[in-house]
Amino acid sequence: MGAKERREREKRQRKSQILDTARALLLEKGLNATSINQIAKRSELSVGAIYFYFKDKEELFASLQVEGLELLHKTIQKAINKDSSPEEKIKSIASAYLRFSEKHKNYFDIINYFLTAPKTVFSPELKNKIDAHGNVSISTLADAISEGIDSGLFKAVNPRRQAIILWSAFNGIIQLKKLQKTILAKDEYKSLYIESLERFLDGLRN
Amino acid sequence: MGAKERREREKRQRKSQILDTARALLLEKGLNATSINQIAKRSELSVGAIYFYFKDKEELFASLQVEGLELLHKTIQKAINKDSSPEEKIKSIASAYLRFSEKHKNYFDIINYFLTAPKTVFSPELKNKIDAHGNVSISTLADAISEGIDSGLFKAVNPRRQAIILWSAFNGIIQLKKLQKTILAKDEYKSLYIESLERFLDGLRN
Amino acid sequence: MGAKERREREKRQRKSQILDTARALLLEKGLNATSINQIAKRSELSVGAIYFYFKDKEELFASLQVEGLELLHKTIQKAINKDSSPEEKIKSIASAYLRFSEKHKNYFDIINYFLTAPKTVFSPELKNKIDAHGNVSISTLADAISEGIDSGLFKAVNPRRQAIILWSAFNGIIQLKKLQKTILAKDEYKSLYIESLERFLDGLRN
Amino acid sequence: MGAKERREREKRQRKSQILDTARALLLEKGLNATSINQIAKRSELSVGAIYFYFKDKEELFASLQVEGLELLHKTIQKAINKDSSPEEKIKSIASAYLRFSEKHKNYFDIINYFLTAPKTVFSPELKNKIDAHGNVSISTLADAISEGIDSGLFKAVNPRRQAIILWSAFNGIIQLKKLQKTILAKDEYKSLYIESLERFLDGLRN
DNA sequence: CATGAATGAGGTTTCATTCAT
DNA sequence: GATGAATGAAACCTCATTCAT
Repeated sequence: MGAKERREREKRQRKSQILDTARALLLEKGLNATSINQIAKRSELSVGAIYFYFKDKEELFASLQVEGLELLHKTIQKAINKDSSPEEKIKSIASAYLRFSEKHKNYFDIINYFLTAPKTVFSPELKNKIDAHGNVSISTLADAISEGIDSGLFKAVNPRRQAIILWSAFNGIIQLKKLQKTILAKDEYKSLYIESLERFLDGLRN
Repeated sequence: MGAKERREREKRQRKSQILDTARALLLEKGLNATSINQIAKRSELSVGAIYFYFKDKEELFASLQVEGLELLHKTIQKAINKDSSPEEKIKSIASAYLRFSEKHKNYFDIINYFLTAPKTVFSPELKNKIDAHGNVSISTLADAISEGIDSGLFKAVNPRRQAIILWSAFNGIIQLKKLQKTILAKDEYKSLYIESLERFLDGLRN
Repeated sequence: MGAKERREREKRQRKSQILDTARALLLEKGLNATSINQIAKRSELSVGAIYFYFKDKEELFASLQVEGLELLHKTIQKAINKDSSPEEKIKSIASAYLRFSEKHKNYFDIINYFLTAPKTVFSPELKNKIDAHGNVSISTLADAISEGIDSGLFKAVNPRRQAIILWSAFNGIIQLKKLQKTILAKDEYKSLYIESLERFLDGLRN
Repeated sequence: MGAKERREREKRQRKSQILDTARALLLEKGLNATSINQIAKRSELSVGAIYFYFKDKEELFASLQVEGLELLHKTIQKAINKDSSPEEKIKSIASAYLRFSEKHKNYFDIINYFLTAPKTVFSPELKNKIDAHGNVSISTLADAISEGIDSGLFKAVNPRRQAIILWSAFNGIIQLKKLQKTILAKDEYKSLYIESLERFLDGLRN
């Protein structure tokens, strides 16, 4: 007894081990430059083992996405103080998101990497699942906005739509990070991020 | 006589022909899935011919970028009515940008594809050149905002920063297009785009 | 049981098989004209298989070098009769070297091919290793000369330097083989080789 | 009048120009890595022009050989003082050859590059011509040895054979240059060259 | 004479995936 | 469960050579 559980645990560990290596390589070299052989070598597993745990390359990388989205959701959930004002909640979410993009750069980049790919790299089925996952975080933001409207603080706009707009604006700004040293000064994107939120809230208030 | 000129013209045409094919394939399949062999086959040229016109894959794709950025700049320039109000100018630019993203989807996607790639695909030198090109369109937007501030219409904010913020917001929204049919309804992103601009202007006004 | 060992053995065999083919092709066509594709085709393996056994072309050809130098060393070692006189030892080594150049023409040519290439084809690291290997055979010759000096037979010269000089002279002559049928008569280089040794010993004796 | 001559001169210049570039590239990169396109680009001529002056790549590189052998012959001829002793003549030739290998490293390397190639890169016809050219320098050395024999200074050996033996020894030593920094100290090959000649003359004297 | 655009085979290397052990 | 040898297509790029202008 317990042997079965040990095996289960080992199996989960192996999978983690593969995902860890894949994540690292993906960020180092990009999707196409990351090969199964490389993952095998670096994770000190055999190629066959990887194909045992993941049907194919696609499934492996999709797992990374889901992982990332889950972590994002948790991070945001943790950042919200239930008793604070709607504006404070929105600011908390915003700052949690920015921090996530820095602290978990790997995951953030992976999420965006797949989100902004011109072609659906994944099967539709998989993509739905992933998008649904992303939806969760949007809802959290929408709830805060909704609260602000109900309390008369914000204009009577559609909360979900505002959430999406704000979220998109955030993403737009964070992507500016890549323009550092060319168009933008170092870390200018962060102050732009904050100012962007200000402008949005200015526009939202009654 | 004129033989030389005809040759010149033919050369330009060939180059266009290659770029056309590359552009199409790039959008169909993405950067890494687009091979020189494919471009050669579809453009009915030999592989060698392509390498005669472009030093390597990178240079070919960079040409597409620059092409796109130039077209974008022209499109925006044309959209502005010099005599209209600052708000109208901003709206014109915004709607020109949205239209550009639809009408010249190929170019728009390519611009964004490279802009948001996690790894610098191009040489730093090349990247600088490209970013500088992009800078031009930002300036046009900044000018309109500046005008609004001068005329007392807008708050006394930094025009260039606002331009970047707005531009980023636009990009953020346009990327939502990919979420159509999963999270978003069809063309919902367009109305979000418009609302996003409204919210921004709301926040900017005195 | 023994399955592992059999696998090991098969792996070694495959590697030999590739080296055999490469060796043959290299001698037939020269380094640059020998392609991995050709080696794959003739050894009835896939291209990928060759890259499984050898990191790249360089490593493959370096293996041939090392192989050859090892065989050369062994051949010379075997040729020496410990009880014979220094002159006899030198003659034995000389004749062993000439025989090696004929019997193991493939290896000999490969050794010389890389030794006399105008550009360092190999990485410095690799080249060091190879040169060190070559050093061993020189030492054997130097020992014999040293013995002759100690016994008062030879002038008090530097043994290692004489060894190198003699060895170089041998190589110089053996290369003449290529001039057969143009400048030289058939096998004239062999008698030149012997005479060359005579002249050298004449000059070395007290 | 004179137009014809001017054209002739221009033609020769063009040919030189091509050969200069080819020679430089050959030594930089080796035979196979030197392409006609590269030569064209660097010599600021068209590919077609090169094919006008040389039938193909082979003929181009053969010209370099012949060039080099002619220069070698002239250099040696100049080095000999008709009134000096046979030994002095031999030493003059030897030192001229060593100097040639340094001063005209390009030519020397090219001569050796083709001489020691495992396969006949050239057509037999071409190879004959080249070898004959090389023969001339050997004869000069043989004459000096012959003189020494006639004057009772040297043993009654075959002069031509001794010339070849000595020449080969020289080549053997000069090739050691490549082993500098691995097996040999810097410029050790030069002192070996001199000692090699000493040893040979020791063996030749009565 | 000279140009340079075009060819297309062939170079090295990497890859996802399979399957016998 | 796990291994890793093997496949072969496909990636990018270069080459000697030709030929219409």
